Amino acid sequence: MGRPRGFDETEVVRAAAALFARQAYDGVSVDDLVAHLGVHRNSLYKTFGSKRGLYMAALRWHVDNELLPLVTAVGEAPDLPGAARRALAARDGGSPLDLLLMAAAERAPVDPEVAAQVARALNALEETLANRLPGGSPAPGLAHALTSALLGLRLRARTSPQDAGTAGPEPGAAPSRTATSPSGPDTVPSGTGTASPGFVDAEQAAVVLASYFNSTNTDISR
Amino acid sequence: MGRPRGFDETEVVRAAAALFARQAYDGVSVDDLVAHLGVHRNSLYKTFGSKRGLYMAALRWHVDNELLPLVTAVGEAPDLPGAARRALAARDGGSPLDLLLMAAAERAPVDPEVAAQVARALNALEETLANRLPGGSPAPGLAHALTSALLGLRLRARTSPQDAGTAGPEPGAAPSRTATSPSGPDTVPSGTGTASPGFVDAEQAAVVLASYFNSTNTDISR
DNA sequence: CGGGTTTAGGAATGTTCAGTCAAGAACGAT
DNA sequence: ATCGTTCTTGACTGAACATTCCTAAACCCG
Repeated sequence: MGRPRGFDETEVVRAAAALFARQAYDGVSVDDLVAHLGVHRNSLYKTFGSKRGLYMAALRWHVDNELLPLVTAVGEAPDLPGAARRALAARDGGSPLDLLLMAAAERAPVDPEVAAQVARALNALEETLANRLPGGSPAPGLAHALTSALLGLRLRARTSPQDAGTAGPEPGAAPSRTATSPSGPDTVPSGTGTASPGFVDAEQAAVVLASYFNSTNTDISR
Repeated sequence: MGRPRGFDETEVVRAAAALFARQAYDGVSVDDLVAHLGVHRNSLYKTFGSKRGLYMAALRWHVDNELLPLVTAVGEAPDLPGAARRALAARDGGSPLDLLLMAAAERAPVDPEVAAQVARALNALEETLANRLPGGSPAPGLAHALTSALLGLRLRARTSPQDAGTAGPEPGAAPSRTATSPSGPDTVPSGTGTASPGFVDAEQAAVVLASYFNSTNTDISR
């Protein structure tokens, strides 16, 4: 009974997750959501209650349908470096870790429900990594450290200008504004890109790190 | 000539950095800054030009006067685990890494100048760690991975409810609102705290990880 | 003491934000 | 067909936001 939905709820949640992953919670306005999701304001509020409601739905969905499957794939990797590579795999300049990353940095400290979802995903990954470590469970903190390392590597990969994931080269084409240092309504200059002295790929760094703890010895140790 | 400043610019920058470290850029309003810094609106705008101007000043100051000295201290640690411990040391529930963390997650992807400062700090830390690794420079990605691991460990430490750094226990005393799931102006429930199955301290995990790469062998290897 | 200059203070600006309202449109059931 | 229910639509609301204006105060120099 009643008029049928004009949108696919799962599709909306997935698109919202993508937006929140790229721009964080505070970086996405309800207007942005309305514009990119093709759903009008009231439908969002009727369905999810609030911006935070949609965010939580997106986060939960992402943990259940992206992150936990990823963790499973990580657990089924042939060796630890392979597991690391799977964990950091990125398509279209985005990684499944991105939403988790932003949630952990921005929302978890002030929102216990977000913290719970973040913990759920991270603990699953940590447990899976612990099982792939040499001789059962060596030191209790090691899996924790490796999990955090993956997170940190993805964080650092996102740090470069634009978004630019692990994807191919993107020629520097910024919108280029004509703002001088102070004054003017809060804009951001365009140039000033800085590359690392010896550029290191996140995936490759993770593989190097993982190879030190591999039971199936993938020899990279000098 | 002219009326003298009623505030210490360095003090203001330091306080602003602390605020931005705890609540991120978008989480701090100019009103918040005015309230916590004891400086009035116009003085902030006269001195720093914009909210972003103040943020950049705070970030630069923090890199120069907190992070780079920390990197030096890390470089002078007796061994690699000691270096890791110094890097993650936290006082008053806050770490010098916090501002860097938030900058990297929230601002660096959309603000090249922020990205440059983040890169400056991270590259310094990475270089310092590389010099403490066994046999000169083993694999190029290892220092990169360890740097990212420290970042990720701090990120994860911040994830728990409240802010709570490495500081002592804080009984769960949240304001407790009476909001039900949807509706009501976008509030956040209070309960729902989730601890890790086997709780691991960030510092201790970093030490475990670092001990695997120590030249001065601090034996913790299973 | 009186110009010149710089800061302080408080009130205002226009914009953007999350969230709401009231009317209409599309369906199942009767 | 008509009723009740559910979804859609676009305009609307009040609060919060970053930024600016204007007037008064405090200082240095002559």
